[in-house]
Amino acid sequence: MNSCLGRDFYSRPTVQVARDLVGMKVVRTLVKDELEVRLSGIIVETEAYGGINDEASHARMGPTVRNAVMFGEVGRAYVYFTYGSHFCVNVSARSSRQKAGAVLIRALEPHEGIGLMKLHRASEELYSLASGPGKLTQAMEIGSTLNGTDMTDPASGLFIERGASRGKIVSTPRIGISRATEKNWRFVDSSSIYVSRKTLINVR
DNA sequence: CGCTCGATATTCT
DNA sequence: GAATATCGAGCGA
Repeated sequence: MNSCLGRDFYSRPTVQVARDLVGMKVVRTLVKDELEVRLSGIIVETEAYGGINDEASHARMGPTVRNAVMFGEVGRAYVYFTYGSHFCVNVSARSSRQKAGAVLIRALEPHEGIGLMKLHRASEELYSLASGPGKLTQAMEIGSTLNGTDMTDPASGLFIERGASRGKIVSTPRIGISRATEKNWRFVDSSSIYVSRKTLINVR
């Protein structure tokens, strides 16, 4: 049985996909010393980003070389470099009525390959492995070479599987943005200790 | 603990 | 020139 999320899952309104991704499992497969290694974590925090109507989105100015994935086929990885030293990973998702959209993966509860994640992050502390968008890309070895990767294909090395369980999901304003702060498009599993920030403004 | 601030490269104005 | 979907060191309580 293949539990990898397919194109249909991502062909829905971005905000709905963002909410539904909480509790799913991100899987990264790497080959180390000719052996396949599986790194994975349960998604505990996401954010939705839209198109021209979302003032906080990279896609607000229309298609560019950088944000092209947000306008392309859904289910692909949008990886970008920010603040001079960090990568962030999104998966493109939108309904047929939207022109662009993607879901930022903001935090994971480490699951498989924790030893290797500790090496990548140079830390032994479980909480610091993937409790933030820049941290989780470093832990899972996600960089610009994965931009545009098809995340509905397990052979690509980066995909998302159905999870088993999740706690209560709350929505809040998005983190680290200065525009469109009125939109509650951040979704977190309020029962998880692995979210990027513990001070939550509970909404809904 | 919690808060402030500097680093650092790409993109936007 | 300014801003940025961030992180971690350094500080004080």
